[in-house]
Amino acid sequence: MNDVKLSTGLPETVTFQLGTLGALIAERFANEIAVYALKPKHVGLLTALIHAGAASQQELAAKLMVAPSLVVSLADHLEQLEAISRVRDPGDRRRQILKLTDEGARLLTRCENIARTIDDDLLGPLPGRQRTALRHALKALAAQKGLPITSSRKDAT
Amino acid sequence: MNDVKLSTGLPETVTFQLGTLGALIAERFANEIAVYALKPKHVGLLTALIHAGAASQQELAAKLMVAPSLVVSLADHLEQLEAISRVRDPGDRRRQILKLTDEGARLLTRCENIARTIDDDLLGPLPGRQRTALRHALKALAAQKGLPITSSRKDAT
DNA sequence: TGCTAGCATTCACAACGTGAACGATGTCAA
DNA sequence: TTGACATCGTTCACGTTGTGAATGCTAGCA
Repeated sequence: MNDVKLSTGLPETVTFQLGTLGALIAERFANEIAVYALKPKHVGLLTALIHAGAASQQELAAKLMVAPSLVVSLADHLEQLEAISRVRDPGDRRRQILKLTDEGARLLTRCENIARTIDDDLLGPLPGRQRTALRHALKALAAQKGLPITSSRKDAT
Repeated sequence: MNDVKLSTGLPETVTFQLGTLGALIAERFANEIAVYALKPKHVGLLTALIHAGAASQQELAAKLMVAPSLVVSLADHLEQLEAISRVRDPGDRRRQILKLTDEGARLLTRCENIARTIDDDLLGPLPGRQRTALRHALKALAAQKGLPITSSRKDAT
């Protein structure tokens, strides 16, 4: 009853490793972009915008897989930072059209640099072959999953 | 000013992919273990216990990287499920010693099966070479990072 | 015996996100 | 045109998750 033999292999699963590593990295990323008064979800929104060019809040909510009400507060904040502009759609005055500003593009580039630095820190110690293999596999998985524009959060459970 | 050229490569970074995929997987895992009235952190605690054999709540808090007060509620819940036993350390009556019960081991095994299923779903579509490469690379990263016993959370930003 | 430290616990609180309700606008049929 | 209904953005109340400070025991040491 006391000494359990079955050493659960849970930490050996990709599910576990991916979840844990993802959380660790996401936390670090979140900490570093905090300098720009941004949180991961903001970066997600900016990224969605740079790809779409411009979009309504509803469309963004769908892309980010969050409630429309959350997009409101994200957009509020980004507008305050002058990272996006928010104008009524002349064709449908219910819709707010969000657009990346130059400042937004600048911010996004800075976040990208942070991400690349983290990439290097993370992959650096890995042997070259493993590094490229990981890149390819992750890319494939991301593509396969549709890769919602979302940056992942910080907790790790 | 309007058409931005620089297509940010953020989604191309490992940081982004790992964070996003990790969040997606963690969410799925969380949903599936909910059947057993467990959350990822509970699994983290059980996993820590099966490796340590037995531990005080403080030790577990350190391993899980969470506040001791959180361990209290996790342990409360697991105790209610009879997944762990909680007894005062006779040698130091301030400490509560947590131990995995048979039921706890059973639960953990079920969670492990869930994780393996998710692994298969995830890696299945990948070509064989990439699959093993990913496994190796993740294992290396996990080892390098110390792999805290923690299952990752659900948000994805 | 008294002081100080450590452990578990409780409690108030902050952060994050959701879903329901609401007002403004658009659409379509009568 | 008018009226019914849907859609968009916004606000608000709420649930969840986790933290940090305060508290009560218990240990250990002078």
